[in-house]
Amino acid sequence: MAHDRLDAVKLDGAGPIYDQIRRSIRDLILGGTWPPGTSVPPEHALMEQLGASRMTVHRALVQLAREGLITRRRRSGTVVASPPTTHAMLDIQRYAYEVLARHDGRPSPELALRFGLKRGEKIAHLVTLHRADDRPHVLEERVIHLATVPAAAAEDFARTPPGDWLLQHSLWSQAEHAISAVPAEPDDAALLDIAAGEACLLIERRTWNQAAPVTAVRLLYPGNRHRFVGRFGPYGAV
Amino acid sequence: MAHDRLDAVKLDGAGPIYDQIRRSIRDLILGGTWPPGTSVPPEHALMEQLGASRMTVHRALVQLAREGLITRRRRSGTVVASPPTTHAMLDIQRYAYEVLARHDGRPSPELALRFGLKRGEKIAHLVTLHRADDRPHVLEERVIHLATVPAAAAEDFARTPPGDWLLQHSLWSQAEHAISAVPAEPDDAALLDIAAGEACLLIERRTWNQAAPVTAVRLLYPGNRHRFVGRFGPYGAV
DNA sequence: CAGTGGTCTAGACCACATC
DNA sequence: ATGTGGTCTAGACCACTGG
Repeated sequence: MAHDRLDAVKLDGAGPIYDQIRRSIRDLILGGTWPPGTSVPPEHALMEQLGASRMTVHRALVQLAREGLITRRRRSGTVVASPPTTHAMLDIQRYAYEVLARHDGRPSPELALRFGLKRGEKIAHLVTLHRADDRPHVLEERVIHLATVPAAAAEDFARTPPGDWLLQHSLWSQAEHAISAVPAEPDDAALLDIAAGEACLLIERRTWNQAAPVTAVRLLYPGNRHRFVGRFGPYGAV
Repeated sequence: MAHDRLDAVKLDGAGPIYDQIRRSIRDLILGGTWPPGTSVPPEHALMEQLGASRMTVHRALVQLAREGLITRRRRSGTVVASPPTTHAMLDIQRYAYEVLARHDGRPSPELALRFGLKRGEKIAHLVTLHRADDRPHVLEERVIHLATVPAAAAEDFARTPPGDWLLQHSLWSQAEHAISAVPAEPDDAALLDIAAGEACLLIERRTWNQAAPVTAVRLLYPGNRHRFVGRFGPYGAV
């Protein structure tokens, strides 16, 4: 009920009040206490609960909205946002994917090296191939940290690709991306239906929730069929 | 003098007051009226000049600081920020570069196609090679729009690479990046000292100031020697 | 010390969307 | 009609830091 949600927001005395409010609500969202769609108490309620002025509460909520964690509308109020839709499959007519390999357990030394894992850690290791319009689209090799996402152990990913599934069933607060160009290894080339050594775009992404590692993935896009486009303002900012 | 700078900030009646102030100052910076290092009038002066409350002025300045256009420090005040340093040459011991080709004038049809230029437009077309630690580092092909940056016609780029020069001598408000992996063309491969067909990372960037095109560049990084790393928060935001 | 920005309050009016 | 967020004011106190 709403009273529970109001009580859940707390000040910890560290730093400015607006930032204490922002962090408190952010943690409730990233910690899963407030899943997407949960309605956030209105400003006047938070104001009374916390003994802060409305401008201060407003400031915290505006910042959370700018970070994409909540969406706000007049009259209908503030709700926890849903993660963004994963695929921009605008041009794709047919989409299919299959799990090529899966192994759960402790990582082998070379796997640990490739994904920066600790030795004893329990992980799920998946290799999946995504097809679009009947052509290989991307080869995905992924590690899921089972200590952070235990539910992944019971999921076979037969219907939902691991990336989509993780968006639904886990939370993340930070990610690191690396982009490079690599020649296709013979095995990978065969799967992607290209010549060995052909130029591929490799995107490596690692995500964490707070300090806990969630997943690490290597996405290999064949040839120069793919372009990734971004728009920016001056000095790299929006 | 300070009085001039204060008079230059104006309200246009469109939208919230804080946004009018923000856009007015932003335009003074991006238009070159306030070059980097210019001191921005303090909040109380803007407040009196514009008849706005301090919170409203503050809000505009905070947003400009978040966008990286100004830097603010207590006591010493607010100044227009300098563009970020161009190279992260932390690991690079020796850096060198040379201009391989240059041609000014109207673009050929295929050049117009490659860089998305209009036919009659006057441009400078440059090919330069950058070396780091005595190895080819990146091959740069660039077009500079002389209508937007006329001073580029008189610059030979013998000492300063065009990217650095443009940061000093032009302004931009928006950029579009595209990243892809491509095999090296034979000519490019020879210049980069790699085998033809080897995987290269291609970064294409086009920049504008307001609506005017400034420059377009294709940066070809050899092999998989390079990685581009970025960190992000949830949902792509900071 | 004094000037600057950083934060905060207790109000107020308005715009907007749903009820 | 009413509840919600969006904006704005006129003050206030504080933190920091350069003269």
